[in-house]
Amino acid sequence: MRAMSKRFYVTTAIDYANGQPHLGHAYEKVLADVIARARRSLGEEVFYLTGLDEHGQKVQQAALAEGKTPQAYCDGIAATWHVLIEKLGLSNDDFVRTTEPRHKEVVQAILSKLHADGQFYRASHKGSYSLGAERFLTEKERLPDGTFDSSFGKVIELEEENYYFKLGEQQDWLIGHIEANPDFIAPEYRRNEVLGFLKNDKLEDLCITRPAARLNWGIPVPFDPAYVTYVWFDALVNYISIPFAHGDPVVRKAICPSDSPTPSPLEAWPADLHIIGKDILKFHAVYWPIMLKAMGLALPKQILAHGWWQKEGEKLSKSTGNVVDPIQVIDDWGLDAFRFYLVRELDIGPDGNWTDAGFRSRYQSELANGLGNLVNRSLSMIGRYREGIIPSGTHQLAAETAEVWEASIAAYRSNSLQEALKRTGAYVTQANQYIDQTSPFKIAKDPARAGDLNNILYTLAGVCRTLGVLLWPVMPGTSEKLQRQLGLEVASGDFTKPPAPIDSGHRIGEVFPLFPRRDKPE
RNA sequence: CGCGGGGUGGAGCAGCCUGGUAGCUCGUCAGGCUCAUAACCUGAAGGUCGUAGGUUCAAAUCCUACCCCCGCAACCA
Repeated sequence: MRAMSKRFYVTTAIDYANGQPHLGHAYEKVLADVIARARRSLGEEVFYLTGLDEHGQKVQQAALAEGKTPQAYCDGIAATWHVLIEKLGLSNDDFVRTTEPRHKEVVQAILSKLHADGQFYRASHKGSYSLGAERFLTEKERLPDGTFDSSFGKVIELEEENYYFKLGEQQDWLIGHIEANPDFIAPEYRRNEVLGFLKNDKLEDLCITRPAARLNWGIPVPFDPAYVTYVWFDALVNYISIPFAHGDPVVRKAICPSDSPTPSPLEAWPADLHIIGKDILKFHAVYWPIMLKAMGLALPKQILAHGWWQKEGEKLSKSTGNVVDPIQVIDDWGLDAFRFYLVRELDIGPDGNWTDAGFRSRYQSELANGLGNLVNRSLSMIGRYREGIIPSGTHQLAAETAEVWEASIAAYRSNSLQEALKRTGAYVTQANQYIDQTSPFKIAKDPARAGDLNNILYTLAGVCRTLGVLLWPVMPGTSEKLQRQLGLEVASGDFTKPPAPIDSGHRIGEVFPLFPRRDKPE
């Protein structure tokens, strides 16, 4: 029996269930998937979690607008999301919906525990309340003349009681933690941003409820039926509610110490990586750690904030139709080309710009003319000159191969996914140069140089095999096709040891272009 | 003084933290090759690194001021 061990636990933010999936959703999930696959290749056991945040005002409204119950509405969104996950080829190990009993139970257990611990208090807040937006407006939203924008509808002065979580006066230890753990928030400039915020602003206590009278689509607060919990103690909790549901001993001990242990529990917490968009950094880097500390749980190892995509230099916007439909792109260009572009075009952190011309260009030059053509010409020559049988020989690019192997794996290990692809891209170029310099197609005409030709073909087969392994996290489908063309048994990536050389006498499979060229029509 | 991102050859970017020949991809032009998906390889042209000061032997890189662009109300990673 296999020994239990701590998984590499990676999460995405859970998406808010009030619209259709778009490029941003797909991007974050693909990043997490590539990292999850890279970690599996590195020999680690992984738990990859993504899901949906289904409570709240806007979901309730969206459901109402479609004449559905909120639950029925969410079920529809969830079905759409499952289609997306299928299309993206994600390898997630679970999918959380915050309306599931397994999540709600944990939320309520945490609320009860923290309430008993005296972490909450009840207080009243008085302010300008928008009947249209159904929320309190902030002073920043006030127009110069003191009124509010007409889009908020009627604004009234309202006083309301709610529960608050003691967040204030927690910033000192958090600053200390961030300073002591340089990798806690990545990239570094985001870390600086959070530190700046914590050092310059006083944290206010966090309002964690809404009166059920005005918002009933939420998880009831166990100690006061007049309230439902608001986003923080609902959405963020998914990161631990699902491990809890799988019996994670660390989480169970913190939340329900009296529970008896589960037979074969998932060991996930603390999370190794929360992948999020830059917009919700504060929630994850400030609120969430303080919540965890209050619960007696360790903090996640790293919060990685990615940037936002634009389309053709303009903001993505449903209202103006400036969108990228991931499913449409995948149907048109193939899944691996889509995944490749997302990872190759944009480093994790900065904002990026999706352009159709850029996508086409990368597809054509890097995938079709680069990788695809290299594999095709290599295997074609093995077919043409050696009847598809790998000859015996020596690997003449052994040094280059060892180098790209080490560098790519180091890049994957540090979540530098773009760097990993740059390395393999450079390796493709080296191999093309090698073919040009050694000219196997000339040597093939001279029977006396059969040995030289054998070495070249043997080398190229090795190069192709290495590429197949290194590209697996980003392009699992392409990796499979490549392995099949090499006549190998299809396997997922394995970074624990360099791929074995292909035995002489091995017969390659059927050769076909990995990425067909797509020249512009017209 | 609101916050953040950015201004580098035709296009898109890296380099800036840890000053010292300005690099990459695409495009253009010329040449080579013919195994391959009209693919591949080689070479060339093309840049006052937003502006003005300052520090320095030396600034794209550090400092100051200024100009310009894009996000930061809503759908939204």
